[in-house]
Amino acid sequence: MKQIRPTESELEILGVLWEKGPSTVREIHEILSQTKDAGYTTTLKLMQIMHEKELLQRDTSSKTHVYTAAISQQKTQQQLLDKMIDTVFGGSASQLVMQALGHHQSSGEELEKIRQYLTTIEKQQKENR
Amino acid sequence: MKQIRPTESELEILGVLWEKGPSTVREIHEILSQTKDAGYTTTLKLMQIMHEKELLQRDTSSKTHVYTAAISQQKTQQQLLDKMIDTVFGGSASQLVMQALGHHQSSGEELEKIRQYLTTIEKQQKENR
DNA sequence: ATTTGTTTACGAAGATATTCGTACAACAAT
DNA sequence: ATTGTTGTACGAATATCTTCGTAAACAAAT
Repeated sequence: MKQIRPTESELEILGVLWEKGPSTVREIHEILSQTKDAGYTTTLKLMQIMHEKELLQRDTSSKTHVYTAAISQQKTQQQLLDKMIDTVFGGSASQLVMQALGHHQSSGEELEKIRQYLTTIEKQQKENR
Repeated sequence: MKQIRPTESELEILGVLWEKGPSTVREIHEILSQTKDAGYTTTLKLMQIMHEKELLQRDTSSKTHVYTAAISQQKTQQQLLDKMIDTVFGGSASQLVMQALGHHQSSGEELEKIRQYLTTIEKQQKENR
């Protein structure tokens, strides 16, 4: 499998694209500059490089180019999770799960969803025995 | 709170130290070289730098220095998780949890632990109402 | 047509991370 | 004492990431 390793800044840009869908450099930059402090051309350059690396696709049909994430959020999540579990959580996914649940406020609704999900997994495990 | 930002290589070293406890450069290097391809002095240099950054402590009383992680696994986990949830999972911890559970084989025992943990959290939420 | 504002392209500087060669110190075995 | 082994210190090369200045293309407004 092809290992993708977006940098920190690249992840921020991907995050916006995943949430808002296809966007221009300006739109991305507007959002990023709310929490971060970088010039417009910095964002532009980053996105151009990401396009070279094939992390982003772009539509150049009009003067103002429109960028799209070229890697899925799911796949990226999985890959980063795997690495994190491996190096930081000593290989234990459930360790990570508990740490995540402990610190972040999750609504009762969300907790219920997770509980159901656990049941599904357990059922699967029994079937595959 | 002081933000700690170990690099990728630094995390690998920390990972070993967390698991095995205080270790020499050679011991770390032996383990890392199983999965990675770097010279001994590279590992040494990295650990020296980490010591300067105060990511590691070291005991220089004998010729062969012994290194210890100076930041806790817990705290590091939390910090990396927070950032990851924020940028990659659109702020949803439970999204991360389900993704983690879905792909990693967790034993029934571990799943049971998580279930209990859910109960604990739900109880806490009720009390704090 | 000229000015003004917005955009891309490009190059290069600055910052940070990674890698390793070389020198030198400590020590053990001969 | 000499030799071989193992360790640390240090500097420098390389790679990678981040930042931004400047120029050129283009369109809209005057």
